[in-house]
Amino acid sequence: MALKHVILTVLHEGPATGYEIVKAFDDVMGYFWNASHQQVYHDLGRLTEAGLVRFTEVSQDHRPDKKVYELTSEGRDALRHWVEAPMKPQRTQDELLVRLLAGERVGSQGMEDLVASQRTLHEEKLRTYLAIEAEHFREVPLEALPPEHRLVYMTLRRGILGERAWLAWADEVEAVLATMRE
Amino acid sequence: MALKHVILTVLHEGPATGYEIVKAFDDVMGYFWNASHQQVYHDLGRLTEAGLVRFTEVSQDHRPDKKVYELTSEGRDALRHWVEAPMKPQRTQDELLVRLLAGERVGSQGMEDLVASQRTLHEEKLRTYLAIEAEHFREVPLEALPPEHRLVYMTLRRGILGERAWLAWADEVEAVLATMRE
DNA sequence: TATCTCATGTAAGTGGTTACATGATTGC
DNA sequence: GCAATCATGTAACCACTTACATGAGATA
Repeated sequence: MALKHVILTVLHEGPATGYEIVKAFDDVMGYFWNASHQQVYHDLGRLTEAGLVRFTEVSQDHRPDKKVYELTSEGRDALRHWVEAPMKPQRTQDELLVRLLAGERVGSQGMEDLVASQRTLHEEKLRTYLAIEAEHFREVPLEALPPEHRLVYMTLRRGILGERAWLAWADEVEAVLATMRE
Repeated sequence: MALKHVILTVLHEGPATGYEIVKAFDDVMGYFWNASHQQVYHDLGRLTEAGLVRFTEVSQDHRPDKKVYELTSEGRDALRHWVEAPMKPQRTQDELLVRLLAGERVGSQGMEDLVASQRTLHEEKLRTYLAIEAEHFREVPLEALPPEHRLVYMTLRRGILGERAWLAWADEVEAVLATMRE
């Protein structure tokens, strides 16, 4: 249900093509949402059917034709209602934890490697986020940031705090795995 | 793909009914995995077809009949291979962050309430986890814990560290929302 | 008398991934 | 000449949710 609303949120900023929305997932939204281009195009189709967005086809020279989507007033209303609606509990499914338990039970020897490889990924993410923070959000106090950037910054902070917590946990796990090695 | 492996992991401990596996999600695995009973029964069917588990029907007095599932040796092998297989990136989809951005854009007045209600949920979770930790895992040093409980404890620690990070982030968000109120 | 526990499922639908498909233009 | 960017989609499949369905026994 949520991807549709993510798309509506992007389009609330202004008209965009499916291609541009997909890019937004790789750029700004990458650290709290991801979606394949297929799913985005699919949902744009559903949203159009539902009358929440509309598009105008634009033919271009030297480039494929494109469809520029924009919110309808129904889409704007739908987004407004969704924001205020009660949130149902997110599901938690952490595959690494399952692997650790399973690995212990089957007597796997590769659990240190498994954790180490995940650690690398999380360290990279954290480094990226900190670089973005240093470049775009180093203003202190917060009031120095333009209001419309403050919550965007908070989504980045979520990533930073989340990754730090993960890494602190990984330290504990590595210590535990060391006690079990002997 | 992963729920099947979670089920195999549970069954590696010993035979169980679908009902008991579902209960395990409410108890021990609740803080890092959840699944509906329908999905569990469905996947037990698929796993049986695939020859990774088998069941024996047990008829009971004063109780419905039940199917007691156990791992086959193929199932044991499949679990062993899965543990060592490379992990593909998990998807990140944080609905609350989308709501905050959307709420800002549509000019919603209810964002403090939204964050507050989520905070309550996370505080409750943290309290539960800390209670479990105090009751079952207070042994220090870690070597005092039986080896087979140490990684189980680490799954709990993941929950604790994750919830604390979430709450620290919520503090920041509330401060930001306060700057935007004026 | 009402709710909880035990115990298992079907059917319909939502949300998402993976593989496949096309094809011109721009930059190294 | 080769990869990346721009730009859109279909088809098959996988994972999961929600609603519906049944029914006995134990507990308050």
